[in-house]
Amino acid sequence: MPELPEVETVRTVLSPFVVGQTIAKVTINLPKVVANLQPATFVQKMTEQNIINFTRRGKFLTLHLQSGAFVVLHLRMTGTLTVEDADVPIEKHTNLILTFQNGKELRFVDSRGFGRWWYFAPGQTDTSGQNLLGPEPSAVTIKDLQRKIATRKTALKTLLLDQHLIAGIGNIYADEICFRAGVRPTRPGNSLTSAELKRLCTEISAVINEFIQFHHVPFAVYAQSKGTSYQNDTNLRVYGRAGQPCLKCGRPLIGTRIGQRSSVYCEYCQR
DNA sequence: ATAAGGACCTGCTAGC
DNA sequence: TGCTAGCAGGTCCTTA
Repeated sequence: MPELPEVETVRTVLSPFVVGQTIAKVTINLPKVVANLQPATFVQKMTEQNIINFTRRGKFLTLHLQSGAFVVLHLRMTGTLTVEDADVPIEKHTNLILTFQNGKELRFVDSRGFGRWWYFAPGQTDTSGQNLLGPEPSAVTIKDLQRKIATRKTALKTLLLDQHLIAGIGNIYADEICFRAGVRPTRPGNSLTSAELKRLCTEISAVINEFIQFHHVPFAVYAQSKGTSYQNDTNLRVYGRAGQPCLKCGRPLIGTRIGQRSSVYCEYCQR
């Protein structure tokens, strides 16, 4: 259930095993995993292609092929990517496999089946939704927030989760950002003072960058956890801690729902 | 334009 | 022990 820092971990850890590889075989076990082509067409387009780069934008990943074609993928809630030797038994819900000429495989395992892959020919318009994303958290400016948050009466948390406004923030880090900025996630966007917007701007970038660092693990650790080494993060200050003491003031944290999503905040430290 | 709600799915767990 | 309701870190679609 990855947000930007987890997706970035997937990219950095797997890059050395993916970039430079040639695809010998493509296996699709869940046809709808390919969003914009028939499975057979996807297989035909991908076979024999050489991967020259592996990039991330928001929560999307892109495999760039030597031909100029590119493959976009999104892990959604439960998607994971691993690299295994081809003789390692196939796990349940392995929905797509790229087998490389060197005998290794890039495996996409996704129990809920929400994750999607798209293939785009050289120069073809990317319709995955990737080009509708707002700026990366590290690039967000006060001006962005004045324009996109300060003008809206929607709850701050809901705005932070809107990928069109800022790319890559999910349910965990939205709560963490609000806590660090000292602002309740329930606040209407247009109620934030300029001082609060400034703190928010700082923390959007800082929180995401810190968790990218926390999650960076050696390949062996990543592989052992089957691509979920970021789970049960001890650095989280509010997410998953409803009812437990606030780490700043000791008062019990409030658990609630905002826009259908579970949310946690401190009534005292966040105003 | 904006919000609320359902839909897409399987798996885990708390509670009876 | 076994069943079930409820929930899960994402996004898109329909409706009002």
